[in-house]
Amino acid sequence: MDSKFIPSDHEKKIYDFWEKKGYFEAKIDPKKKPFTIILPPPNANADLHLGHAMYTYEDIMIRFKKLRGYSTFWLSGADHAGFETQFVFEKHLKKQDKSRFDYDRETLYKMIWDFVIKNRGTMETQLRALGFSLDWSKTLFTLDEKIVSTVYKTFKKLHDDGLIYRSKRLVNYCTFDGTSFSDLEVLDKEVEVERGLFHLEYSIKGGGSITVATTRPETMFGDVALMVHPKDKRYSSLIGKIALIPVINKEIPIITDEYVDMDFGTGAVKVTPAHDFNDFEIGKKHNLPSIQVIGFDGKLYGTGTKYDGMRVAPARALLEEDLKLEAKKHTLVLKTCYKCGKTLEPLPLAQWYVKVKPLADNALEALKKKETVIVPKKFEKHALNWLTNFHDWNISRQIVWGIRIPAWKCEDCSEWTVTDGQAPSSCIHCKKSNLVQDEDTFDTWFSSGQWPVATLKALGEDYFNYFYPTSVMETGYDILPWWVCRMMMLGIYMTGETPFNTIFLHGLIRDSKGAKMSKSRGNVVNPMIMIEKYGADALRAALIFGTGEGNDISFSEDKVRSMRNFANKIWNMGRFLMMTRHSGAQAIESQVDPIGHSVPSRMTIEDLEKEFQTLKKQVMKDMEAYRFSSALNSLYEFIWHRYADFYIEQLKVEAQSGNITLTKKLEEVYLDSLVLLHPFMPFVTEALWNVFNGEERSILEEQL
RNA sequence: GGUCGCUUAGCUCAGUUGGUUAGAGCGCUGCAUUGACAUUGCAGAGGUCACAGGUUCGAGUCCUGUAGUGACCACCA
Repeated sequence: MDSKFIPSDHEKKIYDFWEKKGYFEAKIDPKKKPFTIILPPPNANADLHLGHAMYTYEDIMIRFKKLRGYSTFWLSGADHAGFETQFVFEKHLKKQDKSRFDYDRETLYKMIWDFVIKNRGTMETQLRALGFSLDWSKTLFTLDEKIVSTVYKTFKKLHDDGLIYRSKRLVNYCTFDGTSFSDLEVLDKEVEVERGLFHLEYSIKGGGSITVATTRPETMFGDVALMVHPKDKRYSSLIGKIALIPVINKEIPIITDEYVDMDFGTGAVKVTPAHDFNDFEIGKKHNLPSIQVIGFDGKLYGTGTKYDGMRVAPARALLEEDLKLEAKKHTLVLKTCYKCGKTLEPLPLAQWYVKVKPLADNALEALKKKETVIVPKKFEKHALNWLTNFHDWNISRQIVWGIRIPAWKCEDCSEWTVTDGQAPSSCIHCKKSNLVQDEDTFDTWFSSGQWPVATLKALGEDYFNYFYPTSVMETGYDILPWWVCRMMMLGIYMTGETPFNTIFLHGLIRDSKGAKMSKSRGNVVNPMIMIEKYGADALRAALIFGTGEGNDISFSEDKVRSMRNFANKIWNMGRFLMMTRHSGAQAIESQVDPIGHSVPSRMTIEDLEKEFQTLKKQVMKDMEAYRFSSALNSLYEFIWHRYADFYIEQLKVEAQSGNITLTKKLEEVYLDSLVLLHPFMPFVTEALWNVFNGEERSILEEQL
């Protein structure tokens, strides 16, 4: 044995051995209880980041349950990550001076497909490097035929049940990336704009004028009314009169609504239903038309002025100059694209929506009935809050990288025909066959929201029946609304049963000072570098040790180093025991009498055994209650500070002098501790298991 | 404006249902080195558990309030 544990000498070899032996392959075994976790599928073409290493929690649970005799299944997969991936690919195209508009839909799709396949392997290699006991024999991809087929069927079923509708309303649209987003994908950026709030003067037909405050004078071409508070005395004489839009002199009415805040700006507001969410609602309420003057390319059109063809920002600047607008400093919250960071434009667009309420109500009921339990408990309130406040869900995306929506529009009667994937031969409304498929694809979360059901179904009904509902859904709390809640809603809708019995949420990783990790801060840590330097066990243990479940984690290399030291300590304890075997044997040969030492040592070794039993009880209790940090802490404390520092020091001389019974018992407790520790630090424990029990044996065959 | 958190040793954090002298890792101080391990061992310093009230035989833990701090949601003409 080396005097140091060198992870790289063991990790790859051990993992290959595990895989070769098929330890991670799920088996349907009616004699055993199933324990299932579905890995949140990482983006197929991206490298792993430290956040992914948090799935260590899942590996801990799977390995623990395997040792407890369950038939475990940790299902691996990869996500096509629709918009994310297309965005990366478009950047890649841009480097070659190309854009997505240079290719037709099919070519572009094929190109992205090849791009993803080419990059896919790295992510899987990295998950292996972390030691994850995933079943690679059943890996699925979100665009696999069987998955897609399930997604189609769900869409069709939702549509037939009246839970899907098509509606033209305002969406958050990125005119640079050319797609809309759901509410959840929009970033709010608070900015203070030096010249943010403009005073815009509208003349009144028949004399006089009224000044409104607006941040967006360029949308005035789409104005359909001006609006004041009904109780605002300043304007009472103007109510019902006609105002004229500057430049184009178009006539619009002055109306009243209590929505107006008399104290803000001038107390008078312009109403532009096509380009503002609130105005859209006001427009509906007052039966006003909606006039779109900004296109999906972010340029003005249809105003009949020189501003046509200009992008929004320059048009605003030019208007400010032309009309000599008075402007004030103003703080506003801009809705920006979470990818490119540019300002989103509210634009009217027809999209498919999911009627969320009935689905959310079922999920709420499952939570209330404890069919699904959330750990830590504090997140239950979050989930309840989300599920009661979800808006209807826009699932249309204007990108090609994804599952194309199986809906065809009739060129003759303009009605839609929805199928479960097959192109219909004729319109179900007018029976004519002039049909065109919707260009849009599904929001990635619409398909990944069906992941637990779709994957197990894809493996076959027998797998589904045995492993569904899954045992634990483990993921970061940040995607509770995006993903977890939606899996519950869709999973229950598809099967009548909640997709998982427990939701376990982990915190986000921050740097050693508690700041968010981001590329721009330059504090991002690559998990693979940590593994190279300290070993996978050290990284895994560092993420669990001394952290409250569900709390954010301050990551520091110091902690990884100290866990590396722990792995090394355990290794050297094993080395000591092996050496003791030999020195003990030699002592007997040289006829040193071991019996003289046996009485006091037997007392101490029994204390150790007793202490271990207490520890084991505690650890088992913690593991079942999802207190992994506490379990690891107890193990660390026992192994290092009790077993090594205290008992070995006490019994050292005697063991070496040839007390075989003592040596054996020391080994037993040691090996039992390794089994308990194995879920946390699989490599070093397995390496030691091989030292004591032979290369062909695995700690994974033990029972707890 | 709403919701959920957080405030414990120099730093980063644990502390399960309230129960003896409040813990860990790192850091710090002193000592120890051919003996399993210096990626080590032994000894030690360091905390009025944010503050103020309350409940209790007993509060870091429960309740109320105050201050600071963070995340998310909504609104913002």
